[in-house]
Amino acid sequence: MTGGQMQPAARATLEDVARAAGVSLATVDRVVNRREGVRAKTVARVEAAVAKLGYRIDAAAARLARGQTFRFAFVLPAGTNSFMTNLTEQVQRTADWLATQRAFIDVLHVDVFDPDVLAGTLEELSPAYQGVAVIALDHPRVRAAIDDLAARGVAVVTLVSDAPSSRRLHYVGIDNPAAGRTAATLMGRFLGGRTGSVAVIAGSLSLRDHTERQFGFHQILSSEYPNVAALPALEGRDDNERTRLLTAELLTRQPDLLGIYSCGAGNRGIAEALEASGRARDVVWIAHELTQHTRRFLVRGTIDAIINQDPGHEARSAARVLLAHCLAEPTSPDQERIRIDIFLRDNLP
Amino acid sequence: MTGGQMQPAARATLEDVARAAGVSLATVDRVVNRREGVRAKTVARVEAAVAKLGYRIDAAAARLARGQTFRFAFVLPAGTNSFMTNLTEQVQRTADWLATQRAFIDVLHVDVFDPDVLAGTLEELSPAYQGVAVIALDHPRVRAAIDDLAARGVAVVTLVSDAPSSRRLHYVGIDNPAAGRTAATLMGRFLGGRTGSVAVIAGSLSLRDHTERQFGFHQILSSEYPNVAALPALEGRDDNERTRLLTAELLTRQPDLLGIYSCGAGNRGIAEALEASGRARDVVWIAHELTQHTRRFLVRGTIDAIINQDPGHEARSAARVLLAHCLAEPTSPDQERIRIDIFLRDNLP
DNA sequence: CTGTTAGCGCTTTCAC
DNA sequence: GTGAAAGCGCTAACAG
Repeated sequence: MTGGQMQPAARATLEDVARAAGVSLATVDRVVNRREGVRAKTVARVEAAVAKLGYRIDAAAARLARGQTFRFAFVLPAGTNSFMTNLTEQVQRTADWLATQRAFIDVLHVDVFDPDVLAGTLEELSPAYQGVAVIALDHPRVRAAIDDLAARGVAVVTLVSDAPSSRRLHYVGIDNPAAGRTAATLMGRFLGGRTGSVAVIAGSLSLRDHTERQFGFHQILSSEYPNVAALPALEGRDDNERTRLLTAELLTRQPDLLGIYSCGAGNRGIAEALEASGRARDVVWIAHELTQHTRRFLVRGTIDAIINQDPGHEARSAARVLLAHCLAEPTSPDQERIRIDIFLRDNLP
Repeated sequence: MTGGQMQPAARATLEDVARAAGVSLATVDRVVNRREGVRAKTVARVEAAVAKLGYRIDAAAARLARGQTFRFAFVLPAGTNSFMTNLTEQVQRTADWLATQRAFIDVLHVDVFDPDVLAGTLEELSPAYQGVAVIALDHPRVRAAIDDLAARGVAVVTLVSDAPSSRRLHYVGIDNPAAGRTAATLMGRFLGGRTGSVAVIAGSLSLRDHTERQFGFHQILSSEYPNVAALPALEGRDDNERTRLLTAELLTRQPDLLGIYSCGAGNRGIAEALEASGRARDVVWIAHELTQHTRRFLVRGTIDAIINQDPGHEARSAARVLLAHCLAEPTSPDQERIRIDIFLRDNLP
């Protein structure tokens, strides 16, 4: 066996470093936390001692001594599709954990699809918040509201839906064009050379994430799978009934329909229409977001694949990024990257 | 907007609870941490105060006061396929973070494929370790060694490869039969009804994860895709050269070969043989683990899909589970579940 | 059974 | 520029 060397079990403390460098606690603290007012020579001496003793800050002690608490606002949609319900629940759980870390989350439910309402909410946010996570809308007023918050020193992360040109600190969510491309590749390959048309059903084409998905989908489908023609996108407004009607009509209108890419919500409507038509097994259907409903459709074989973003991961990531920012601690990009999950019935969690 | 109510920004401390319940700090501590020796009546009084004030323990203060440090051993393979190299690197990074949490990781590199060497290492592990993460082998001696550690009160988690009937605390890794089934569904669907044979190339059939994957693969393929015949599994010993030879021979022997499921390592060998044969674009190839090499093959179109387990997630999860166990803190199963990732070239991280 | 008290390692005034 | 000292909220040892 090629052994790993054992490291000392006891860790060096600030005091050890102070002793080794022949300075006081306070001075070491200044150096370690990069505060000013220390002679360059002293800095060097302390840094040498830090390196020699392998000093690493004790996160628990630092947080305790600082004694600061943080308040974050999570601005989530008032509407209730299953994905958003799951997300809200995960935010709630994250809040339980955060409370343990001296940070507190308030959840504000607003109509995030109305830019004015959303912007208004952000504008009127209590100055007590050091951080905000928001399902954004890429709209001038919303961007301005985010920029105002940022200017006030509030850390803003966008969640699930981004406002790319705003001064948000970070976006917690998937790469939507890539998700669309992923759906297209699955669709193209599952279709295996058959010739016909494929429909795209979005919630609303004024939602950035839906259009981005549709864009990515079309891009790959048209360039790589010339055998299938992508139909112009339909808008179901994320509403089950409306989406059902749209799908039913689509199925009668397009006898050559091979597949459906549903890049928004309203999947229960699609399932109903597909099952009523008797073509559920023939039409390849790819949907977004693993929920209790889409899971059922996937297991049953009505949905062929689900593209997912993990709401639990997103909620935790938003909280971690906000907290790390407030504590001036680093984050690990690797850990915070939200994956584009692909679920088949075989790899369901 | 349906407002979320603001919670008090300042949190209740143990002392607040003590005052409210009319008892001392120590008593509250006993109740909160479920230690014995408190009258039921007092317990009730304290718990009422806790509920009333919404008291939540301050994790930082608790850890600091306990002042205990932990040492964990990570037993990883000495061999160097890309996946294991990545894993080692991620364990290293996790160690940096853990050091901040008063916990220290030593990495021991051993030949984990030799049950006696592995068991020997576990048996002789310094008693200084409170926790061990090990890429296990499902072998009697290894199981016994794990059980001994567990009996000594050492927390053992198996990593990537499990020893299910041992007394390990937890398994950090994917469901391998499910991974095999996932590969089969992708294979079957990508093949789209074509008729021919499909090969399975494993590292070694005495590795539990490889056989489990192969089992899951065969299961779905034979039941759902009668058009393709699965060939008996080949063993490439996770060695590139040997796997290249095996694959080259396979390609000449089986002119009707439609697909390859590579459920172990040695993928560079497969790529070479496939590309040399000129059939790289025709043969559907599904491999495991996203590495610098498999990524290249996927982008290039030689590999059609990669089934992955995230080594970063695995390293962090192992560390979190071990630490939480030592601190008697709860873990979130949701967060610790290792996903079976599917990567196409479109959703690569 | 319950209370008192001395820290844990760091940050933060406030002096020098 | 640098140092001394008072906590942060909790745990654990010891008294009662």
